[in-house]
Amino acid sequence: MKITTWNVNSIRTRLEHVTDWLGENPVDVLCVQETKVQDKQFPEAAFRDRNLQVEFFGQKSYNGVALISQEPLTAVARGFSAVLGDSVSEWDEQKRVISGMLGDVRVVNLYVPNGSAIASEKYEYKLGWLAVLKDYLAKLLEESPKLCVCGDFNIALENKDIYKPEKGGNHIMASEAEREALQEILGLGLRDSFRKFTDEGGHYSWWDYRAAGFQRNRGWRIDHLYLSDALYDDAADCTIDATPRGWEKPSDHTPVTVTF
DNA sequence: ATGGCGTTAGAGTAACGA
Repeated sequence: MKITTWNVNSIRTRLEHVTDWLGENPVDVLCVQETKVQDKQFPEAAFRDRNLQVEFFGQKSYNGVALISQEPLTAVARGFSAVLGDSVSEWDEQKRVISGMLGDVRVVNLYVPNGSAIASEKYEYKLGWLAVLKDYLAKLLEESPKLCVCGDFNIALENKDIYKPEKGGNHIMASEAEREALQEILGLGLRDSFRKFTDEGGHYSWWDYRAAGFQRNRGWRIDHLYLSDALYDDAADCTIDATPRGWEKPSDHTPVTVTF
């Protein structure tokens, strides 16, 4: 099975990139983030016409996630409250979570809040959101031991995942509190599939549009595919495909794929 | 140090991203 995560920064603007890439890379499930479109305006036909299945959970202008798959997914769950109940429904006002099952594998697609600046209101929201995410994944793990949790995490766990690590320590996406929150989640029994295959730094999934970030390879590795133990043992490959980042009018993120 | 670029909404700028 191949599962890909890709923050596309608007599904409508990036529609050709996504369909072209999928044509060349027919992965089982493509998890996209920042679709930036309401459900009624989602470009569903472009996928249906290519015999692809699509499940989406979006809002106007901001956020939004979708699952694009070769085969229909089952038990699709939109938002935290589909799993944890109405007590967490306020955390679903921003559309950042969708999940579905392919066979006995549950795929979770996340768009973790950016956090803006350390100590800002948005930063506190990010930390609060990650606490809810932990409860959500704990519940899903009880139900489905084969879990693939992927998405744009907006967190680099290690300094070697950042082009300029000396800036990493107290930077948004690299602060202690963010890293601790993510480590707590991984403590449930999830492991970074990318790190099964290399310890090297210098591998990135996002490059800033500004200051020629991609041309100068000034990037961050913030898009992750975490696997529960049952799947991690079977992981055969995890690769970052930087090609689409070099296309005309690209997303600032590029696809990352795990094979197990 | 700061800002740099791109998208959406909607009509000039503002919010947001990371």
